Amino acid sequence: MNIREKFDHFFQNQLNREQQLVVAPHEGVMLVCAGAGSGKTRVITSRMVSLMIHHEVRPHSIIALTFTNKAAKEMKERIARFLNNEGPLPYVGTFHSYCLRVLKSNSHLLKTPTFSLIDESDQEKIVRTIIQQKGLSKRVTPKQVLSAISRGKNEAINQAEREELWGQDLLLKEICLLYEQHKTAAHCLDFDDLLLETLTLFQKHPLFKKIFQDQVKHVLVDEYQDTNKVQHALLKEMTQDDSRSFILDSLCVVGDEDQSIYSWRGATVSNIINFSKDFPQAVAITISQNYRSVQPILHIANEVIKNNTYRNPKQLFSDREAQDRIRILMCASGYQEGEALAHLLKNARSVSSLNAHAVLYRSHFQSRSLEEALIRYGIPYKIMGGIQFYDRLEIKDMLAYMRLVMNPFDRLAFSRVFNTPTRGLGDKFEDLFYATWDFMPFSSFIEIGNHLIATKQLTKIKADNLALFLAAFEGLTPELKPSKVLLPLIERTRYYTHLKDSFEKDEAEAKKDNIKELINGVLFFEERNDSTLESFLSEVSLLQEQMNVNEDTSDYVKLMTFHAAKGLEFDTVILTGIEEGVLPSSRSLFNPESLEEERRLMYVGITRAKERLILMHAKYRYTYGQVTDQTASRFLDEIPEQYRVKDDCSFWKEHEFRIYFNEWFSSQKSSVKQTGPLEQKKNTLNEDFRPAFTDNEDYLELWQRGQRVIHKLFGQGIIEKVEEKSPHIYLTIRFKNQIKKLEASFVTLL
DNA sequence: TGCCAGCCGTTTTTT
DNA sequence: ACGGCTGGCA
Ligand SMILES: Nc1ncnc2c1ncn2[C@@H]1O[C@H](COP(=O)(O)OP(=O)(O)OP(=O)(O)O)[C@@H](O)[C@H]1O
Repeated sequence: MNIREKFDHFFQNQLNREQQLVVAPHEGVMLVCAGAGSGKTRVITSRMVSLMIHHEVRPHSIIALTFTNKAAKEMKERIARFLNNEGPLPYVGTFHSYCLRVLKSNSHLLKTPTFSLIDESDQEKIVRTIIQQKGLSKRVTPKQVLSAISRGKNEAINQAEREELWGQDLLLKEICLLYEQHKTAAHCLDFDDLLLETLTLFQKHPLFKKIFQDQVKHVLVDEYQDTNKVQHALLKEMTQDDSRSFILDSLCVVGDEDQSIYSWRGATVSNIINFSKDFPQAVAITISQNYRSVQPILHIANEVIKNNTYRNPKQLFSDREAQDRIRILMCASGYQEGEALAHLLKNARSVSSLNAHAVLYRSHFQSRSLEEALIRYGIPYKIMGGIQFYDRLEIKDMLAYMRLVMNPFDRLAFSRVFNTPTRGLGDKFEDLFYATWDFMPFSSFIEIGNHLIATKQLTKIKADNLALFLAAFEGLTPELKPSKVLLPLIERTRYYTHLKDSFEKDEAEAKKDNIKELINGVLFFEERNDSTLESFLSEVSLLQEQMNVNEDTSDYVKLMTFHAAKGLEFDTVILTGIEEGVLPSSRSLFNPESLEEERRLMYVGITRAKERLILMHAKYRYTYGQVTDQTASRFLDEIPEQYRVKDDCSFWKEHEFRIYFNEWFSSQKSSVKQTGPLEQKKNTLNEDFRPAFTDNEDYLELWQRGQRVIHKLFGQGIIEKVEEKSPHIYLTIRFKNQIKKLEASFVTLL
């Protein structure tokens, strides 16, 4: 089958009529508003492929915007698979990363053509400095200011709106202004600036806009319910001319108001609800079939979300019948919740892989007790999100050094490292340095440093140490490959020695390992052709998670927040801490709107599950180091009675848990779907070899989950998981006595 | 400038 | 409970 036939086959068999309506056309503005698991993301992916295959649209005329980098990565992999990994792909990324790219390639239009991207801690550092300088520490806290800045930049699209938002709080206004000045002086942009500066580019530079619109003809956006005002304005700029008429070939936006969970970050559902105001020609399409979850799970999700008032009711059905797929467990404590989780997974492991499971929680702190339990029971796990690789002290130090090479005006980076490793340079020195810098704003930190040394403004020791610090940068330029910058810097600053001196042995070792990981990441990055220092720093500043150097092939459970689970799906989902004050969070209890957002979180959590759902809550847990009694979440009561299968496991030990979970997991292993030849094949399989769960993944693949294969040594087995890392395909196969991961060529299909 | 003791806020969620 | 920040002291 060639690519086109393959796609046509997919189009006919794996997309329903509504999806086809959105995927097929070359032109038009389309808005897909549909519930969870209805195949919205599939629409986006297929539409891109359709544009390329059927309408011969060049990849670089298409851009797709996703909510997270991870979603972008998945989408790219999917498209690449459709296209047999041939040829260039369209741009797929987050709004932020797309904007960063635009800004970098149009840097001549910016106030500061080279800039560093600062994270929240850098932002806080600026704000603290301002508060200190102005002696305002008694009147405002950095937190307040940061939240005002963020609101101003997320909920308003221009200065006028911003001023209105801040109201008559002059102090706040002033600090925000100063914040902007500090940032510009350091040649830095924050996350929000990426969007705002790009917006400005469109508004102020007609030529730029024209070039953009000549090139980009098709825009697709996923998760539109969680975009903010700026993103909406940006989308309009990208797709409309000055008289606000749509002038690209197509725009396709998908979303689900019931899954809007980022209003705290400025996201507004009005973007999606009022979409047709700004795009009058938009054709609204809805999909009402859910392909992900079995009926009971979808049903309770629908019932729970019905309790929200600010929504358009919708019909969502699934034709995947099943019984007894939802269980609620009442645990004694947070500790025991961890125990229950560990027992559950221990038992689940004998019928399916850990990869098929996800554990969700409302906030990160809950992961701790769960994690400890998994460690006690030796269950491999991975915490997604949370304290990130690039947030680590030592990594930030290294990045700051690299930032200084790229952007020698980067005061934030300078502040971070001028005394790391310790060089006897402290606050006094910093004040002097910045005072000098303010007088000579066009000088780099090296020039300022040399100036201070030359004019003898420092004691001998300080001057010598400063000279040593500056010498570390000698010969390092932004044009070099990142490793050619990083390695000399580590060496010259004697950073490893510093780690040994300043930390306990284990901690120092761990930090050193992290830096080694960073080096690996850099080297991995350099395997690509456009690997400059600048592109490395850009990539890294938008990426939270560690770069995956070797494809992760092991079997582990994923732990993450409800937020981080958006857009994902798993066979079995375990929702933990379903308690008043946790979900809904204590901060939302007195505000009906926040409460509804919490309910949407619950909805998102439930609808991640394909086959099984476990909800857990505890009678007490430790909060702020104190025991607090907890009551079951109101959202549990919103689950229809007949599906509310509750058990009190407060007194259960290993034995009871085993009986309970064994019984549950062995009851009707898979839901039977009536569609497609593959499903039928699965059902004829020998019972022993039957995979625990069915799956409706990609039809296109030769290797399918659930297929029977034979291996010379291990005998017959069932494919549990297919992973592609071109040009190889790796199969996780359950053989009679073991699970193995093999390259596909080692086995033969039966 | 560097170190330590005690204090304070933390537990929403992320690009 | 605990980590990070502040302010006083060496
Ligand atoms: N027409 C279809 N036939 C069969 N399966 C489908 C179809 N469309 C989508 N699916 C499958 O349904 C599941 C959900 O699809 P997808 O992730 O695209 O939904 P979504 O609407 O983006 O969900 P959510 O909003 O919850 O993130 C996926 O496993 C996908 O492969």
